[in-house]
Amino acid sequence: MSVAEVVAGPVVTSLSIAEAAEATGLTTHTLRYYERDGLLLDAVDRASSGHRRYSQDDVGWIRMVTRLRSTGMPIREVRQYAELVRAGDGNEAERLQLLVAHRDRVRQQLAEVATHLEAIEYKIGLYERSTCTLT
Amino acid sequence: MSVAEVVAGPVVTSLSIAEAAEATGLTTHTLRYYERDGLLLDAVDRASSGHRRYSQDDVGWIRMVTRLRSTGMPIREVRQYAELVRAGDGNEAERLQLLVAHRDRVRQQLAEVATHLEAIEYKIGLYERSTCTLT
DNA sequence: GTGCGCCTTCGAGTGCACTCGAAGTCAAGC
DNA sequence: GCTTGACTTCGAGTGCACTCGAAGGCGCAC
Repeated sequence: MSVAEVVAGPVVTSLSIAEAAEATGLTTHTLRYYERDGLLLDAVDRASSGHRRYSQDDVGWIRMVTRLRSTGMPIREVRQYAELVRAGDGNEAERLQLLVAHRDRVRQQLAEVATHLEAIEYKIGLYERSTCTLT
Repeated sequence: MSVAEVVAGPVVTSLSIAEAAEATGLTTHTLRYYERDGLLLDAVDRASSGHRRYSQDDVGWIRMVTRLRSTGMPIREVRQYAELVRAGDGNEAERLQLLVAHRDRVRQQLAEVATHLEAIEYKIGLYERSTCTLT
């Protein structure tokens, strides 16, 4: 933070890589990795020192990326989506298509996991009963 | 299948590795890999030719393994569980503990994915509305 | 008896997503 | 002026779970 920021508060809140990591739950290593792999919308701004400064928009986008990632979207596909957004207006239908396809996959996978979970819970039920009768 | 099996039907239904793969949805490569990695309860029986013959119990266990795997249990932990079952009676409490821990992880992860999915669906809603107004 | 196809073992290769280490730079505090 | 610590780049390493390929064996159909 600059002296001006300390005195008057930040004009626009921007974050160091460590703060961005804190804010997004990623590591600094992963943040740099995402950037060089083209998952972010633009190269992150730099301070005069060359250090990255993450804007609120950057953080918002990274949160979207983590949502896509933690629902199982491959890096490659997140990059495609980022490329569409980067290309600007006019490809909303494509973006929509990509997200809808992902949504459908996630829903299906969620249902499958739920089914498997039920079977596991049934098994747990068996063990609980047998453990009861044993003790 | 032997001549006797063709004539009189199989005495005990046992499957070749290809049939077991078909029955479990795994590849023959993966079935061998699971066996050498200690995920199965015992070494699978062999025909006189040396070919593997999977019993119904084998297939049942492999189905359990795939349930655990596809809910995200690491190979290492499936192996631990298999070791407990292999050790025989007396460790049911441990098995139960392992399954319950897994169940809780799965439940939590399911809830997280559901939350992320909602956020993605919200985003889809935005795109759908903007695409409507555009066309 | 010969070709076919399925089986065997072994070890190496692949793809994904990080994850880490080394070597160097820069601003601030003592 | 010197240390400290957070940052930089680059490339290599890791862990996981398969996945594949090569080389060879067995038994059945023709």
